[in-house]
Amino acid sequence: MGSVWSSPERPAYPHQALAVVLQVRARRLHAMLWQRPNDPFAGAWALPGGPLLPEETLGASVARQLAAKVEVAALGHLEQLETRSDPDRDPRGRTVATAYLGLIPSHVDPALPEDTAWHPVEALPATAFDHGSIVGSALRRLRSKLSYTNVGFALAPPEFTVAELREIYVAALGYDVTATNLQRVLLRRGVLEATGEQAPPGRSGGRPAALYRFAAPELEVTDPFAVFRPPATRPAGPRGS
Amino acid sequence: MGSVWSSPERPAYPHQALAVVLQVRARRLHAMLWQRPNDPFAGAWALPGGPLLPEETLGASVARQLAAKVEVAALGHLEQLETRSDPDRDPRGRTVATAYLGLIPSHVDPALPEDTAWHPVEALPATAFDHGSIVGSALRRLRSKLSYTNVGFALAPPEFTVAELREIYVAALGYDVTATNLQRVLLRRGVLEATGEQAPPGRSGGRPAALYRFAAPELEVTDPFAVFRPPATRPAGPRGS
DNA sequence: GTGGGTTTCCTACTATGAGGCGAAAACCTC
DNA sequence: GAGGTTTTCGCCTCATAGTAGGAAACCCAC
Repeated sequence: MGSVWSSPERPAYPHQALAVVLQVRARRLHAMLWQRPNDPFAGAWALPGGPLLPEETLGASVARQLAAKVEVAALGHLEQLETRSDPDRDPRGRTVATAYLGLIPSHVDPALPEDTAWHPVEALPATAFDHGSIVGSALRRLRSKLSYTNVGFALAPPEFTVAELREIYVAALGYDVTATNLQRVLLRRGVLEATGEQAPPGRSGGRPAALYRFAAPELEVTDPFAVFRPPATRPAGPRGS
Repeated sequence: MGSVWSSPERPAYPHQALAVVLQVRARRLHAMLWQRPNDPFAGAWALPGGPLLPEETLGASVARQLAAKVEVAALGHLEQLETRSDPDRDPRGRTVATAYLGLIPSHVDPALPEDTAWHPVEALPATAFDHGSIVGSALRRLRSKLSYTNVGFALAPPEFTVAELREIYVAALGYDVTATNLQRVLLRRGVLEATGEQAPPGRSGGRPAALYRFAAPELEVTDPFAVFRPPATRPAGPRGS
């Protein structure tokens, strides 16, 4: 591989796959980072990731790198985010990095290596390379998608009460939402469905909450934008006739 | 560069920057493709692009490659789309490609090289590599963004009538929209503003149309999703108190 | 040149759906 | 029964969409 292909006219670059893994923990959105022991950026916190190997796709590469940190089965969702190519992004030499967004449901607490820890996204420690701004991109992506897709399933446990789901959305979005509206909107869209069961009354002595689940365990675009839609697709026909 | 960095543990790959350049021409959305003279995929049509050079970012690389095809000044918008990394995407050897989405306003007709031509997106010829599906990704991206941003400015001339803008939106979206709604929605959002001038009466003997322009010549997210928004951001407070 | 017809555009009215908010009802624990 | 929590319901407002009427300019016939 690469005799003709990696000629001087075809310069090649080390490529790494990075992952911004997010999870709601204790009512706050956290990102998974590991602390670099060596220069450059010794002591700073970096995104998990590593080199793209010759036979794997970027998606497979991220999954493989993440497997070294957490059980991949814990991942509820993984999607490509963006590719960074600034020649100076790594002081040791040029690299290209493709970042992914990974989400972990709130009910799992995967074991992490010694050097790896969760950090609240609104109070990140000093970050290495351009990883801080990559986390920012991931946040914007997640927050947008929470509104027009069902990504929530990747942050929530398989079954939950509306109050629990609200906590997850509040933490992920960074601002307050009412449980009433959240429930009604997600139900009307068909994103959420009642299981028929009730939550164990336990915690705080109130009316037992009903349990819900996400209708589809895969990413779906709910109804991206109700704008400029043809009447056939959008049943919002004003006139009956 | 790259002695330690491109060790066997740090495999390197040729990286190319591709561009899906779209323009509305004769009421239809077209993509700019060039016909490959040699194998692989001789005769098939491919996206413009080329190798990432050692000192440039991917964004600069796309702009440079496109400069060989069209005047870069013609580009109304350019944004990163996605990165393809399938090891088999190029039969000659592994490459990684980052695709960009470029938009050209409908009023310019840049000169193209001999091997390059515009093709309607709904009837693409045989495409090389994975370029066909990349065009599909670009289409989805454009169509989404037309609804919740002001990208339209990158497809429209600096001044236009509502009827002209409607033609552009219909072509780009692929379905019919009414001029009345388009005008009302874009005006309310503040995306569009009247110039105060009138279009030359010319074409077909009717009342001369008013001219409009996009308020901001840069990409802005209009109001992505009116969902789960805090009342402060979204002035849609029902209760007056 | 004037008047009618035509074409196009603009504006107003109306209908429907969707989200935000508040309060009452239902229910459990203590 | 008191207190707390969850659920459900109704009202309000806003945004989008359809339709119709009127206004403005062009073309053609007389």
